[in-house]
Amino acid sequence: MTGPTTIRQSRRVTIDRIAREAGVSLTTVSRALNDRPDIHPDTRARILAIAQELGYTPSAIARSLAGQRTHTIGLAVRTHLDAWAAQILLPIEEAARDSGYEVFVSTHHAEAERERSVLRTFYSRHVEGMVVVSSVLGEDIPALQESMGIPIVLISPLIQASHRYTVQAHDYGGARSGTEYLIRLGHRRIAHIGAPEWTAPGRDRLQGYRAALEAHGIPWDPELVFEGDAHETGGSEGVQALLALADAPTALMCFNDLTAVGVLHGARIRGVRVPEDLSVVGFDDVPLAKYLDPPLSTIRQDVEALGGHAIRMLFALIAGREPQAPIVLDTVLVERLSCAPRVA
Amino acid sequence: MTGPTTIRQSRRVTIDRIAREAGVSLTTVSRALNDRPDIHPDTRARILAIAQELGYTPSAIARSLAGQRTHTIGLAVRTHLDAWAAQILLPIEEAARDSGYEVFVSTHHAEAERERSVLRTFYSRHVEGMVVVSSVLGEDIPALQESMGIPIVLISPLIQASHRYTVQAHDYGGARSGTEYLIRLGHRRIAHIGAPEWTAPGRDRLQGYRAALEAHGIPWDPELVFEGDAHETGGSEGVQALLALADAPTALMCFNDLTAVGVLHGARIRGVRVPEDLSVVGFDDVPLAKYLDPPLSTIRQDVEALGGHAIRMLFALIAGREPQAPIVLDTVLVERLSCAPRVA
DNA sequence: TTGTAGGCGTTATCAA
DNA sequence: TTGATAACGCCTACAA
Repeated sequence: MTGPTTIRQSRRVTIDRIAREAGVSLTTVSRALNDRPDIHPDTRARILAIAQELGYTPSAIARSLAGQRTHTIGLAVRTHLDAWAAQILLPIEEAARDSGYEVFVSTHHAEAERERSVLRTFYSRHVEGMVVVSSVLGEDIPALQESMGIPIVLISPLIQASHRYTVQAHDYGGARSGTEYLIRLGHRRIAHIGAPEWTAPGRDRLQGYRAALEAHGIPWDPELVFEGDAHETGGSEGVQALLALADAPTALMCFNDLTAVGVLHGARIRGVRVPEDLSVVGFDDVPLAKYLDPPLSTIRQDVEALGGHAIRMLFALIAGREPQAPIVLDTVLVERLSCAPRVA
Repeated sequence: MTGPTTIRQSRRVTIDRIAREAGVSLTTVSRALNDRPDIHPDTRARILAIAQELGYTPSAIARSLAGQRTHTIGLAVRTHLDAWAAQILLPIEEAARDSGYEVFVSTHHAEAERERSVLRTFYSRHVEGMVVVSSVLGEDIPALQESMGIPIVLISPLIQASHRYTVQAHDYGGARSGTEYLIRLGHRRIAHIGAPEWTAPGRDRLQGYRAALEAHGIPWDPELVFEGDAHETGGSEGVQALLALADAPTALMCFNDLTAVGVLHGARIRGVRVPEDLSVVGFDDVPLAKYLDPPLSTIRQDVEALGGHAIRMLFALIAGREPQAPIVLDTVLVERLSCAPRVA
């Protein structure tokens, strides 16, 4: 254990220190450091050696101010609490880092004022672009992008925004295919535990569910739709309410995997077996889905691709290119063991 | 859908634009904006109004360069893939934001070179402090802190470091109390699925497990220790190997909850019931633990407190105060349904 | 191939 | 109470 260290802000090594040591001008040092062609190899080598020896680290701050480019982007997410949200950071950060960008991360908690303030802060930091996951600013986004003159890419906005630069999964299609899977298994009493009605994904997935029923001539029964919270709690409460129905469902299309986790839990509490008595389909395919009991059949959303497309889109915009946009990624049904044919 | 927008980098509004509009000097504008006392209230009001109207947003970059303070910190984590890692971001970001700080987030993937490079990048960005979660730089940390002159706070380092500013859970104590709980339930054949041996938490928890056995006169059997990977895979493989033993264990202390998830899965595959045939204790108490089947008994680690202490420690250091350090947080046993008394 | 000078947007230090 | 003027550390013309 070291004793109470006093961390003293040792003076940074700057280029003019190097210039003095090397007996050249600032410009020359700058040239060497950014390996420009117009400098004598020997001079460069000498300067580099000195810089190395002095432990010089360029000041990104000063560079940003002078060069007008900060090589930073801002990433606003709703929260870090669930697996889906957490996973999205990875591809974005990796890509950013590979391109020499650093990323500011902030949370907006699905509150408009908070999100606005986060974006404003990013702007004050001169980020070159922003990615907002689960944005709640809706139509304000295009205007903000316009007024700040900085590209904004949205991933799965919570509030529908006619913003061009958006990347999202095919919510409607995914929920529809999940529901159709249950129909193929012979189920007719199929329930849905959704996300709050004010969220776009919540509505879209609900629509997908309804469309599947309609397409197969199954009457729509509002009793079978429960508004959850996209978390375990909603799933657990929802399934218990649905199971208490006179004509209880035999299958369940969940808003997401977290909801499904709650459903499995709630079903267990009521002594209902999955999949024997109740078939369950999730949405997302979070890493844990395959380890649940039973392993969860779900609609996979490729989070890595989501993030990858978003960051590529952003970098295209930063480079002044017009990317293909918007992007809607298809989902895929992953069959595991939480669904069974309906027993007549 | 808006048409192909050309995002043009609209010129930023700067203070000298405001100065011109207001017919005052730069200095005066600066004073108004930072509401200093030495300015006439009317002047201030007028300037503020103009700034507002022009949509002025201060340039944090320029401020940083001039004022020597960037109000940023760097946060390096191993990855965002698991719940534990993801959760740690929240308290840190919240606290930072509340103090007017912005945070750079990067991943180091438990690779020393990568971590070093991340910290170096933070340094080049002039962060005022850094938090490293699951650091693998060990003894290099104090030296780095010294040479950069910037405080570094470690959370649960993977490699043991005699760094003063460290916050971690009581790994040894937690694993020991979990194991003792199993002993109290009457178990004698208690296995352990640990993390890789090169990690400090892995070794500490293993020690805790061994200490519990010793204290209760239970002979130590190397056969009962399996080196996992702190993930589901390790748990699943581990439990299957352990269950195949001639004298199989009746209880299992896991390195963490993810491992336990794999254990539950593996046990199911082998048709072994939890807790009837096998008692399982996890570590961490991730949000999902209570929703597992059976709900997982585990050693809770207060992640929020971990992050909270770390960020407070960092801000104290930034403010030039010497914080109480290091900090080791006690864990608490959470009894749920994955453990049962041993049946003779 | 190298150096000089000006500027990036603010804050800080003096004077006035 | 206000205003010049010099940093902050670096980059980019433009000259030499």
